Amino acid sequence: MTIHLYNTLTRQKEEFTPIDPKKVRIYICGPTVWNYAHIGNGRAAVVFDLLVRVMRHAYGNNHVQYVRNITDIDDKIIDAARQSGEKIDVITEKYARIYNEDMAALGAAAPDHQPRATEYVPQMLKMIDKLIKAGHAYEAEGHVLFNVPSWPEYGKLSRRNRDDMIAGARVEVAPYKKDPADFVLWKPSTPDQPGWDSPYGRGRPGWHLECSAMNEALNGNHFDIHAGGEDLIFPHHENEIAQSTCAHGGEKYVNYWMHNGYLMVEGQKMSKSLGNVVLVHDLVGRAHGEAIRLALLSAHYRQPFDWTEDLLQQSKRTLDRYYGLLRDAGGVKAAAVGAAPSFIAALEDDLNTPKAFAELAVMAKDLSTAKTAEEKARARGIFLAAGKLIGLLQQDPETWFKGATDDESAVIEKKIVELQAARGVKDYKKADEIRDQLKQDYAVSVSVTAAGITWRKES
RNA sequence: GGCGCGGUGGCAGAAUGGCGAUGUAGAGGACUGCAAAUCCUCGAAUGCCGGUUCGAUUCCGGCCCGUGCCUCCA
Repeated sequence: MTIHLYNTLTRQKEEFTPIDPKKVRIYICGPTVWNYAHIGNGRAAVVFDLLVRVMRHAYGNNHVQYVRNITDIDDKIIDAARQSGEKIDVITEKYARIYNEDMAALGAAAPDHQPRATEYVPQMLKMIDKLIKAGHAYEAEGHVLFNVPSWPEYGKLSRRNRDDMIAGARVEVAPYKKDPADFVLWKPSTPDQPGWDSPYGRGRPGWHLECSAMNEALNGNHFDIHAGGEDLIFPHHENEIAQSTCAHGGEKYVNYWMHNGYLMVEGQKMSKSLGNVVLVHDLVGRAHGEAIRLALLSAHYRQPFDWTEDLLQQSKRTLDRYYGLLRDAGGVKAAAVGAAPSFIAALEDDLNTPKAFAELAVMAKDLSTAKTAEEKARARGIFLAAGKLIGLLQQDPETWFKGATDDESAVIEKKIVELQAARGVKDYKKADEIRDQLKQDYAVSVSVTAAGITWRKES
């Protein structure tokens, strides 16, 4: 059991060594809840859900602490509230709930802790105070800013230096900044904006500070893994490192930084202006969550990849095939065995999901070609154990195929009996009629197998 | 302009200093009343130009193409 992870900090794959194997601590940057999550958010959630599964498999369910936050104070939320006329907490509550539901539909388990930024304002203020006292932050015109030149190590994660950043800056530098690279820890709120009283006047926290404060509270000063989308490398995570390290007297903040790659949609960048933003909420309404999950994991998490309708359909067909195998072997109980070592090894090698799926395909072949009951039971057990680790194939195959209401199912089953009878007397004309009818009326396709007749809902 | 990532069969997508997985699509066959599913067999790929090397898809340099970040977007 050796897990290797690609660490953005060192830009290489490293062997994972936990600080405390009895409590591996992982923090994922969660959503800002002002809108529905898109498929890119879904990718991050699914990928790092898998990371947590792999860690739990290696260190034990109770020895991994998984924290995924909710950002519920942000200027985008304020704008959304202004536009819709809804209250801020109504908006954040609504989208936080939908986010959790949608991610659950993708098989992304709920974190152990889901802290909200607004619950940690006192901790943030305490951290600001520490940073000011340590000479790393200063107050200016109601703002508190982190002074980047006060910490020489700044820029290590994103590998950029101050001069480059200033040279490439597209945004005008605020006049109250001591240094152009300084960033906001606290900013003033107007009376109509949400705010908290503070020694610097009524205001609200800057974006990066919440994660620092919540991690300090839940994961401690120094923890194992911090993960998020690659766009967060700069400035979010860079600034977070600076704040936390400086607030903790130079103590190392995080050992492993992990970032997932971006995705595109049908060959194009996903953007509001192109109108091609794919929302997870819409997808789970019309596709199996498992198929979406499989599609999201079909490419390695650090690779950029293209989200397409074709990919989703192909993923669905793959699961149809796998659930079909499980259904065909339905009479055989799964043997109590673990997932194949090669499968585990693939996932433990920086979450190499394409490799893992290649191994899964081999296991599927073993299952479909197993001869004896004993072989079948073993193959089924291995196959299901792999599915469990990666978060797939745990449903009853009948449920997977027959996504129909009970009433509908009863009618369909009745037709199936008629079909069977017609076939029994070799009345194939009638049999085909019934089959066509089922297809037309219920989108049901019928298969005749040695074991009997099965049907599935096409979707 | 600065920093970064990627270009592998029709498509998706791993790996590797020397036999280039897997899935899907395609061809042929078995099975089947017909289908579907499944099984067996097969063809098919490393962007371009140099360099290092006995040998490069892999390492190095250049080019082309795509894509991302550069103060609050996963």
